[in-house]
Amino acid sequence: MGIFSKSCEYGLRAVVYVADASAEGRKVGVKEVAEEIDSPVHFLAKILQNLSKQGILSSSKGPGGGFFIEKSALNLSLAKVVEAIDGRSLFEGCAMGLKKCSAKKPCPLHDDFGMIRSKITKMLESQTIGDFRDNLLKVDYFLDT
Amino acid sequence: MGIFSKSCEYGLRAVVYVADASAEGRKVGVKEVAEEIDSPVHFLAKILQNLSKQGILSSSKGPGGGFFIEKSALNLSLAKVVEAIDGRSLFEGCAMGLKKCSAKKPCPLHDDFGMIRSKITKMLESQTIGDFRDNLLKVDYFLDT
DNA sequence: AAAATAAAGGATATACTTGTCTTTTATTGA
DNA sequence: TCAATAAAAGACAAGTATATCCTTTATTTT
Ligand code: FES
Ligand code: FES
Repeated sequence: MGIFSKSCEYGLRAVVYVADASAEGRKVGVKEVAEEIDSPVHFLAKILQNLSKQGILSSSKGPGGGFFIEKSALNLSLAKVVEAIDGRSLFEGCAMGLKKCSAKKPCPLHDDFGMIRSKITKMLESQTIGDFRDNLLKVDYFLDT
Repeated sequence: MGIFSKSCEYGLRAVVYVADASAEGRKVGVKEVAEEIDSPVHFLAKILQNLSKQGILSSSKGPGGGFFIEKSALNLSLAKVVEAIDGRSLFEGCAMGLKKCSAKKPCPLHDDFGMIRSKITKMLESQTIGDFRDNLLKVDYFLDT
């Protein structure tokens, strides 16, 4: 597995896609999102429901309904998205699996890994969902394949 | 989960421990290693067997036997250990789960993540098992708790 | 009110990871 | 040769992540 779980990979891709649709004033259904980001429909549904429950995405039922993102939520960082799905282990856990990462009882990778972890954290915390979506406009990024 | 699988966390901890024992000319049994690095015995056995098969650790059966590491293997990088257990996905995979990470069809995290991935790679490739073990002598590192 | 739409929720299935247990094989030493 | 030791190998169990399906609830449109 990569650095994120599969759920989280789908979640991040979906958030960008929904944000992009919302910028055009469009609500999107699970099916459409799943097709566009190439993910299993029902599995993605759970993920989107979770993100809604956690206030990152919004949704409305019924005809014309679907998922969208509030203006205010565009200011949420990608870290919030990751945390909502994968929890905080990526930001806090020990690289070598010690129960707790600490400078008092460091594992042999602690120093090296500390820098890497802070870069990961920075990448995710310094970038908002809005920024993320804006980038789509500048360069051609891909969410499927 | 953290950046490595549980198997890999155990594997890295075990490799340091075995290397340390080997430096003292001692072969160690699975049971001892498992206790010292706080891991499930039988599960660790599989991991050590795998590392042996891949030529990273060595082993001998029978009384006085156990796991040890050849001088030459001390020059192997930590990346080799990780690769032997978790494969190359950490070094090659796309952060957002696209089938292939490439600059031609980049995901929105491609640029940021590229730097992080190369730092991870560097951390693991620039450090040999021998270096890793030597560090143990300088500072007090922990492999359990 | 009825029909259609779409998310929410729950139950279940599949796959993979992690963990345990037992048997077999090789080696050593008595 | 026999007993003891320790890794190797294989079968199995539990746990978690991933994936699918079906029913319920809320909303809109007719
Ligand atoms: S103790 Fe292992 S990364 Fe901090
Ligand atoms: S394409 Fe996603 S990290 Fe390179």
